Amino acid sequence: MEIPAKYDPALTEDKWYSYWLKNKYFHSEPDEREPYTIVIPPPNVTGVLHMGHMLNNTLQDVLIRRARMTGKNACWVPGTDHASIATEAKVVAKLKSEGIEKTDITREEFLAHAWEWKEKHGGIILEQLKKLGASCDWDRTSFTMDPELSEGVINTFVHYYNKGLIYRGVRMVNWDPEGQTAVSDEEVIHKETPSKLYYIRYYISENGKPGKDYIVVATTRPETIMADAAVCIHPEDERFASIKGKRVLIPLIEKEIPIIEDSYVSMDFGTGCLKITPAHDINDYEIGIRHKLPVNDILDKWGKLNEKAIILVGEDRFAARKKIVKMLTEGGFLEKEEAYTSQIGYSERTNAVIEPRLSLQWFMKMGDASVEALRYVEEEKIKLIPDKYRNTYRHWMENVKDWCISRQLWWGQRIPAWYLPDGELVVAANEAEALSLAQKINPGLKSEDLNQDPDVLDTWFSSWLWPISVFDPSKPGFPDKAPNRDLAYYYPTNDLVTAPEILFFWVARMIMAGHEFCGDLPFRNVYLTGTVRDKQGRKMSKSLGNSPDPIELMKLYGADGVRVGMLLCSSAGTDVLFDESQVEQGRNFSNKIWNSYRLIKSWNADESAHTPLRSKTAVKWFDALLSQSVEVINDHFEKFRISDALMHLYKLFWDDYCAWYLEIIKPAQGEPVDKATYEATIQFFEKLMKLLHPFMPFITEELWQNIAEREEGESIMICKMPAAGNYSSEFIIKAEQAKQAIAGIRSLRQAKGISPKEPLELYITDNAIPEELYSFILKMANISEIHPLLKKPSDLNGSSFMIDTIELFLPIASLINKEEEIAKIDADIAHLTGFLSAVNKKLSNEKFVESAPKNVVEMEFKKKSDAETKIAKLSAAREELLK
RNA sequence: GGGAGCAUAGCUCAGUUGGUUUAGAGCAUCUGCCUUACAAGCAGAGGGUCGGGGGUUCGACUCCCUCUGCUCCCACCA
Repeated sequence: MEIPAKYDPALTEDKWYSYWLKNKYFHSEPDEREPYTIVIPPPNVTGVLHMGHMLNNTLQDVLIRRARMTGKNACWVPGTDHASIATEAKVVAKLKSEGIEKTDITREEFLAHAWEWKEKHGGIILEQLKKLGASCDWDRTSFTMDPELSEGVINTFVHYYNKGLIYRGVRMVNWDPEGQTAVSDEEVIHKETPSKLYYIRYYISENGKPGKDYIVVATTRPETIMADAAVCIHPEDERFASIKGKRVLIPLIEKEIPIIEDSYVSMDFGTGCLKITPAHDINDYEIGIRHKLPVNDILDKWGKLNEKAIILVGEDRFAARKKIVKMLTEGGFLEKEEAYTSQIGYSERTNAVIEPRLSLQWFMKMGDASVEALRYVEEEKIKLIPDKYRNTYRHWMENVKDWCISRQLWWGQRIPAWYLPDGELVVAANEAEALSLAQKINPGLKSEDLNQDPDVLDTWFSSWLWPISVFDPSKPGFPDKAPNRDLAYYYPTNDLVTAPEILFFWVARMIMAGHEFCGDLPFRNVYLTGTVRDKQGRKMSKSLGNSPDPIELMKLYGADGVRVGMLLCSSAGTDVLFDESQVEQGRNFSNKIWNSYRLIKSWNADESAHTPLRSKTAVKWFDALLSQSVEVINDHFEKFRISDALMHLYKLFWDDYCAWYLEIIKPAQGEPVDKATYEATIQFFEKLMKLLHPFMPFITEELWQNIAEREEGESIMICKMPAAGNYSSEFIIKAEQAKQAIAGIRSLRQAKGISPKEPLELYITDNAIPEELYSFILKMANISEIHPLLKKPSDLNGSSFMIDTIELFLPIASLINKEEEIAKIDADIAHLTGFLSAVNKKLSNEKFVESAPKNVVEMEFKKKSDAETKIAKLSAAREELLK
């Protein structure tokens, strides 16, 4: 049957993926084998696959497939994250497009919409992962808001609350007055905005009345002066020495506030005098805490001035700004105003100017947990790859702040705190327990007297339990509970593949939760991938439109091609500059593999044909090379050098197997291949497919299935990975010399315009290459006869070149230009002489000979003698030419 | 502003406790080939002194200091 000349991934990918699913190869159950476990970093449930996911999940699939083929019980747990902020934003936008405002519907109605959205769009990304070939155990698919997982989250909250580690506190949040919600730092877009800096006089108070002296304060927000709690100067600022300890009056409202000193103020900005408004600026808030200043909040949640402002009550903050400037001018308080550009935060969703606003939030104390989490990494019980991230990790863990775990959203796990009518609160896993706790405080309370906190928990507060809860959702919150069978078997997991950006948000916190609830680390290795960027180094993003659609890419180049393209240029921790040409390279490699298969398939094995020496030697050589490669690849994997492992295989297959091995054993046109060689060739091919399978699952399965008879239910993905046998590395080096000789002859042919079809004779003036390897040279360089000689006969003319200290000589005198030849030799001699003098300089240095290790010194002596031999031979050849 | 990291061929990267023939790979480039598996191919070739400067050492791409440029994380100046 005719095999098409090009590999068509469309004909194989879906076919084999369903075959794998049907045979349940991805599914894992605990057994007596050693487990190898990866939990997927759960993508947003409503997300779509982007290039970062491609890289990340390809790496995980390579690791898991390889583990499966090395006899481990491999389990890759997939799932999705409810991603409160992102998902809620999408649902709000969708409702808005239907004319429904979130503020007009109840929490229950909103959640019904959200779940509907999740059912509709959730899991698209998981379907896309299947296209990539991801061998996840889909029976174990989890969602961070599955009922059992949510229960674990609530129990975790209760656990830490009862331990005294969760508390309520005041914090400044990014308030969006239009969206009527707090937004996270990530959702605030800072834009350079032209504004004005107003210089306002604050008169020194003399018994509560304005004196004649004043100081000038610069501010961009004059409408907040009524909330000022102090005016602040730098303690070492000489200019203000005379007014230290005095008090000033806020203009217009004549409220007396102190002058305080804090080194936060920079003396060279503005007037060196800063107004402190704890309620409306995060830095001022912190200064306020240091100096125990009162907090005076004059803005309501709409961004309008409230009655505490005394003046301009009910005005919007921007309208108030204009009006107060006018009032200050009229009152003679405004010294000057100047144009000023500042970074203003805008809400990503409503584009409203963000208002820093104080609010009550829930926090978790991080102190002790971070010490433990740091220790796992410092003691290398958990390895970060690359390890440069240890520094970053340490720095963060040593400076960790308490974790704000509440979010003013509805989509997520609702905080299990209930408020009593008198303001007291109880925390319990459910309302019934909350009521009974409440009744201990006040026996008369009924359930309708309790009000549950409206906020939900930060998404990370559920995903930090992920490696535990995917196996045993009932474990979080209960350190003393015995683990179930799955958790006992699969936990700790082995490797985690994720992005460095979430090292703290997620990785560190999983370590904390693992330590708290399982008394053990959640994973042993954390492989941190780089960011996928475009050719110009820009982050791939939707708004830039520079991210290709992975699904389209796979259609064009095949899943295997895309996987190879991504992996070839992605060592751990370094960013991937994505370019479609890389994927093209991957596709070309698939095609190369495909065509080698076509060649082998076109041969007939003949039992009666004898085995030529070159084939016998080629089998011996490639067998050795394969064993050596297995060792190299194993080493690469141990060190998580995934792209190096792939590159090694790429070259092994393309160069060594195709360009050398197959060409050497290739019979003359129409001739059969002897049986022994044919079988060895098939075996090599199968081993290569197995080695390549973790990287290129589809094409390797297709060809492995076709190269020999297979039973239904057999698959390459459950085969044993080839192991290294004994081999002679000496022989590999000798074969390398033979290959170099061939390349040298080919190069000479091209330089002299001798067709590859014209046979030549060859003289070798050294017996360093074993005779069996002559057979390679005969075939691959089209040599009719090789004359091994101890010394080049003086009556021969032609061209020579050297491989190590072996001199090779082609008697092609008629084609030789003596002057060119001499010039070439002179250049070589000059190079070698320079090299030799460097070596001699080292060797004549007594300190070197004394202090360098013996083998290094010996190596230098070998360099010296080799260089001298080469120079001697070249000089002799030069003499010959001069005759 | 605080912290971390990077700088090696045109591009993307290796270079594993400083020493294996005066730096390696892939891609790209150039030259010659439609050689009956593959032009998504075959054969061959050229190309860097390792960002600049200083230091330690018998010896530095590799260690230290410094300058320059870039990236990331955190905090963001009224």
